[in-house]
Amino acid sequence: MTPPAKRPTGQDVARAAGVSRTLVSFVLNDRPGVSIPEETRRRVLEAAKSLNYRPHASARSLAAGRSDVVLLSVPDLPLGSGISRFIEELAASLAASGLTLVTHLAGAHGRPLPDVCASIDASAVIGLEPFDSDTAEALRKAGADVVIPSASGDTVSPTGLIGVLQAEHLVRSGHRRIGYALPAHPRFQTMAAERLQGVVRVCAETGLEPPVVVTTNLELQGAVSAVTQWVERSVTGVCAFNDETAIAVLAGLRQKGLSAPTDLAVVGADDIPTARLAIPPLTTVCFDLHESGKQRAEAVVAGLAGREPAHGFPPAVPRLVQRSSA
Amino acid sequence: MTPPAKRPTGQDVARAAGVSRTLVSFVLNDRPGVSIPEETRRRVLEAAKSLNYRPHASARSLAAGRSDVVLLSVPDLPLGSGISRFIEELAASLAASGLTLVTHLAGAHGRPLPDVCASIDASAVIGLEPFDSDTAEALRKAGADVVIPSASGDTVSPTGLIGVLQAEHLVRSGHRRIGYALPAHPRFQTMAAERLQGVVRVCAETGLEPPVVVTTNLELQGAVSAVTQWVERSVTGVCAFNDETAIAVLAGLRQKGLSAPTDLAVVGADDIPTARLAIPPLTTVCFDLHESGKQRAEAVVAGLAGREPAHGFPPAVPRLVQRSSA
DNA sequence: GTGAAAGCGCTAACAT
DNA sequence: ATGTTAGCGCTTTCAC
Repeated sequence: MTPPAKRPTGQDVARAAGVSRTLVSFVLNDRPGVSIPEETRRRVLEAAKSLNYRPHASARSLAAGRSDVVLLSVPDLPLGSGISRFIEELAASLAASGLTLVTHLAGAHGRPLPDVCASIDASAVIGLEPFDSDTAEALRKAGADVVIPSASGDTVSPTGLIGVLQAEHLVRSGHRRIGYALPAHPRFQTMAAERLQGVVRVCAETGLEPPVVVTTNLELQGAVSAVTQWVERSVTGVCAFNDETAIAVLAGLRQKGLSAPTDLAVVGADDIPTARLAIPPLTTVCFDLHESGKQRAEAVVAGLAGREPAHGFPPAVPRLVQRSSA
Repeated sequence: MTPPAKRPTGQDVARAAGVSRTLVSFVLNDRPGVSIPEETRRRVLEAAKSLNYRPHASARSLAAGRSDVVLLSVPDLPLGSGISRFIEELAASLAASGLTLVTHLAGAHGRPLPDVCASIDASAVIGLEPFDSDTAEALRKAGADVVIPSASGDTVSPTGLIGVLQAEHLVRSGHRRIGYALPAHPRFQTMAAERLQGVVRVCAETGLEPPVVVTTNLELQGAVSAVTQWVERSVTGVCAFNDETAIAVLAGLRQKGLSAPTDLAVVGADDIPTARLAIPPLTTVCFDLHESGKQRAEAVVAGLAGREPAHGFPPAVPRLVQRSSA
């Protein structure tokens, strides 16, 4: 049984390098405004790596009054492939500024975001879309110095914009009777309601009747029955909550011997990898997130530095990926 | 400009409750072995919540010598839907023990896992599959008290088992010439190599020639050309890296006027939601992760408590979901 | 049962 | 330019 093998401390490094504890701190943090003899500097660096020294994060943040942890809150799946790239870019940009990104899947059973934020002592929290002011407030109280994006006063949320684009495309293509495919899984209800809202809005503004909403699961039978309902009610174009749901609708159509976009046009959302492989290739709407990773990171860094950049980056805006299903 | 509004400290609570700082700590931590007058206890709790007190995580871990943060490392997407449930369960179980779960997407550009571990001062790190001993070692040095799963001496990794099951199914169905569909995206190379390894192994053990490996992207053209190659080399069954790749192969088949499983049987992996909606419905192999969330959580709690449970839970084992594509 | 006091490892004023 | 000193907020012996 070897003794717990304590981790080396800054003190150990100082001792090994024959300098004071402070010097170690200065050297390791590249403290601006102090010039340290190259020789000394080298010795410290060497000692540090030979001891495999790692500053103790908790001690560091306690003393500095701020951690270098950034928390990203992502909604409970499914993560479109775009999100992946977004996270990668975000993590990289943040890392370049010495910040560490970790993510929290906002599952139903998980602890509330502010709790997590406090538990890991995050100094910034990033969300995919604006936090409402209550949440933002709670996060601040939980210790987050910067919360992004903070609530915007827009009538339609970025999420709702998805529905708007879907519906607009259908309307533009001449459809006058719109359907909406709601997913059966309870996990998606909140987000689905928001996307649907965008569709409802477009219908209203265009003078169309509200969309014919039908709930469908990811099984062939469910999809078939959904399609049947739309057809009976003379719907000619449907917006699906997401690509998976859209693919189910496509499968239902096919099963009934019908086909898109002739018998029923369908537009999905998220542009998952298999969307283009659907039969026919799925028209979809999605966010171009990978561009905004860097922007968000910069906003965080700026915010942490005191410069208020809360509105430094343009809001995420979805775009249409037109293929042959609609 | 309101003053920074410092967060209330334990001292503040003590003052408000008219007790000593120590008491606050005892009450809030339910310190075992000390009985505190109900009255005092109540006052402390009340003061705490009225001040909206949250213990400072960093200070806490510094003093306690251990944080309550658990880091989950997940490979860089795509997260099958099973992973989602797994994470949820894991987070919930951990939370029940006062532990907080955050996840790290092991993207190419992100910082190495040990760095992240050290930066957030995690006291445990969980992976979906065993860490090799070097990584485990690095994680320990980075401050992780428990690392799960730690390397097992198995010849075939759980990931490799995916390939094994795919190949075994094909062989069992009478196929003698196996193909393998490798994804084009560089991000998947490592994992793909491991899965492929399982297939290679089965072929060897069964006395078959090694699988005909073809790389394909998620575009129709790429898939068509891949299918062409397999057919030319008289492959009758192919294992795809994952369901997305498999769906591409299915699309390629269809485009060439062929169909599964008659002309070519294909089996995917991960059981993504749309697998069953593929044409024909995709046979696939996947892990039943949702069962092991609790197990893993328990192992962590036990490990943190000193009881060595490193081998407390059964290794993850994949299972076959048979549908009509193979 | 309660409170005083000593650090945990680090950063940042301050003094030299 | 370098070293000394005082905490950051909390846990935890140890006296009372």
